[in-house]
Amino acid sequence: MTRAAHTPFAPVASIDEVAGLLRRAGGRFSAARRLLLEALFAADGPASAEQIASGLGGRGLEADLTSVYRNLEYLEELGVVRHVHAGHGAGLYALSRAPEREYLLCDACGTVTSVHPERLAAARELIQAEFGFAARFTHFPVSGVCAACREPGCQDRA
Amino acid sequence: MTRAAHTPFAPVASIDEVAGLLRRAGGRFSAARRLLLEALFAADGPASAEQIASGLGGRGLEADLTSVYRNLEYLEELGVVRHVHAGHGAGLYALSRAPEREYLLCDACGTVTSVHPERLAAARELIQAEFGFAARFTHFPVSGVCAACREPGCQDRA
DNA sequence: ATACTTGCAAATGATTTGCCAGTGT
DNA sequence: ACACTGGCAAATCATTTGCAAGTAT
Repeated sequence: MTRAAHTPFAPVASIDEVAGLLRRAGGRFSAARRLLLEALFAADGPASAEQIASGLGGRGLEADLTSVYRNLEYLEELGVVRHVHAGHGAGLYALSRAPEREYLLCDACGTVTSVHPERLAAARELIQAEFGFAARFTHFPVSGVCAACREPGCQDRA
Repeated sequence: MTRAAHTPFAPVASIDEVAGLLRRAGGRFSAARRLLLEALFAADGPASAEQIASGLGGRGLEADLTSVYRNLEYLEELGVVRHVHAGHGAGLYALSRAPEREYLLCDACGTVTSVHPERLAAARELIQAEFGFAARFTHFPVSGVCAACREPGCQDRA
């Protein structure tokens, strides 16, 4: 998960598409990678390497954590995968989708909400105007407290 | 650095003030703590535990890293210290100041800019209106690319 | 056949914990 | 005196690296 920004961006719609990309890049479409991709396609959103490794709730044979990390890194280099940092916890990985999603992370309940970038455009522009700073909430989310947790008597997590 | 939010907030102006707080809380004003506080007061902004431990550039006798972490945690519980997460790297610690500062972190050069919360108020309100989400950039900064790094041929860090 | 991959053990980096000796009040 | 601290070794957590054995093309 070392690098962050300047990675190509290649949203894909199917596993076969990734298989093609992989081979064109001189890589192999191994069983471990098919499993990883099935897990990512099955997940409806960002998941940790650990969750992915343990078959993502499905009864699939789990893969080795090390390989999962290595493959996520490789797929990220190809632009097929992206990761977000969920506060303190482990990083979360998801398939690239166009447009690239941005995230809100609730400090109180730990929930990560993925949002369409247009909905943050105005805020991003305000920050750009005020600081000349191009904010992106794709890799590190907007941190704060979500609507549910602002309500009285909500002491969830963190 | 475990906990994040619901910590008291007690900005202080001098080491003696902290000494008072410490004793009133049933703690001791030890030599190690005086050193730590001198380092924090000397630093003009957020610094890592490691930097603080090694006397912060000064030729002061460095303290044990473990103790530095323990004392930073304790001072944070008292509200005297706060920490921010600087992307991938180590956490950064600073004395509490009123109003509580918010931060911008440049993905490209790693620079952490501390800003007066008013300058982010409009953006925060926009996010509140759009998502009912109360954004705070005190503990996790706004992430993106700073003005300097947007200029051509700027390949700094990360 | 060969380069790319895997799984397992061991290394990292940041931070925390256990423990016992040391010290502020 | 006694409870609170300090230092040092060892543990954690998420992630990475080294390597020898396995496999896709």
